[in-house]
Amino acid sequence: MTFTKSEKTSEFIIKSVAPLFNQRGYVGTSMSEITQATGLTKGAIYGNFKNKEELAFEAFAYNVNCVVNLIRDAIKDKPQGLDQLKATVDFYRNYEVYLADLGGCPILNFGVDANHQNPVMLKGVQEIVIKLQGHIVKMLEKGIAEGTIRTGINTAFYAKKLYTLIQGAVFMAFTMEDRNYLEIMMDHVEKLIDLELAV
Amino acid sequence: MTFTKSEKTSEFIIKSVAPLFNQRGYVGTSMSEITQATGLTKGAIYGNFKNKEELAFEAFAYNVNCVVNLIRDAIKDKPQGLDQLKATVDFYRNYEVYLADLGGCPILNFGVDANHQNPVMLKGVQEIVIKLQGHIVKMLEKGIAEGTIRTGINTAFYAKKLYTLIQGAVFMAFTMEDRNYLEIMMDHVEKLIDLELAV
DNA sequence: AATAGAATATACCGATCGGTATAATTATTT
DNA sequence: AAATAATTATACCGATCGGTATATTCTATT
Repeated sequence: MTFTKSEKTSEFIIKSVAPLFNQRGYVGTSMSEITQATGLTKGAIYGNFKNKEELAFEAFAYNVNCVVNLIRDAIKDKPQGLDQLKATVDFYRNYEVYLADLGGCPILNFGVDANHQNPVMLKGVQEIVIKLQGHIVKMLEKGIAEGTIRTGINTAFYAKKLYTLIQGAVFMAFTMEDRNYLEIMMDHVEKLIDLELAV
Repeated sequence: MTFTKSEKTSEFIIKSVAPLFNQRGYVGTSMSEITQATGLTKGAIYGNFKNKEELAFEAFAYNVNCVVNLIRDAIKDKPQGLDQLKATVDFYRNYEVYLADLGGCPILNFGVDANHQNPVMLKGVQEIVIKLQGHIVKMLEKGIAEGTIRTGINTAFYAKKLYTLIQGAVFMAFTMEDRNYLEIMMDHVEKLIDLELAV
């Protein structure tokens, strides 16, 4: 086998605790909850991870990876940049359904949780956001190259804008427990794409 | 005097711990931190508040009240509904400056902190959001009555939309530590007002 | 100034926190 | 199968958690 026992156990632990950290935050997630969620003991946990903080970091990375994979899956059949962008936006219409078992959006949850608390974790969240905005930039550039998106637009500017529109909807939908916010804002974003970005 | 000693002490405690709960969250704020921040002992704290949860509730209310007062102050010289709306939007351009000592946006922080953790607190946040969106509705209706805002628009719909646009910018600005998100989005909102709402 | 009542400080409670040393167990190698 | 290494379980550590009972101090009324 290509995976050692330890590697498999580590992955199992991460997968088990990822929703915990996402929902309850760093201080809100205790080691006893972690042992309970995994069915393992402290010995097993600390045998595979240095401490609680490393566990939280890995949990965040796992959660983000889930989101990225979902988006990748949503755009996999779209060869064109513009269609990829639209598919991404459309994906967020059901964001709360996709992330129900994870317990919400990790960027939102870890971002707010880390702010004023854990600068290193906050930097980690910021890096992920930069990366996700980079994905939007790439889609825009792809669309420009394909002639479906206007030339001369500020791609970094629109990536920031689009991502902020989306995350605002995500926050509101989860906080208000009302998916209508996602619908409203994704309609808004699609209109923006058609009016300002599409050729 | 119109205020009892107890009332003044309670207010002092709330004012002192409001930034703590806002920044560190509920579980992240300990009673020892509270005694330290106030310079009082547990006896004084528990003599004025039932428990930590009541303290957190009052802290949230206090923080929200600060935000509401700031907005009220920002629009106090604007008699017209449309101008009030624009002044509100403009206020958010410097939101991070205004809320620096509070430690960020209470709706954002308490909303995320309470989600999946404290349903009662979450309901409290939701009620505040409803109320704030109600303020936007009133401004819109005022503008309509004054003939500066289009008739026939769905005020509740636009209140949701505008509030989501704003909160998205707030989340991004605080998480990314980049006030440019506020500028970008408030520009966006102003354009939306001019194009879709103003007569 | 004496006294009653309100407000605060002190000292403590059991429970739980994150973390660790070591023993027991399970896998792997010889 | 025996020996060795890797992994997990158990038992425990000091520190801190939210909360409380009681003693002390302060404030106001008489």
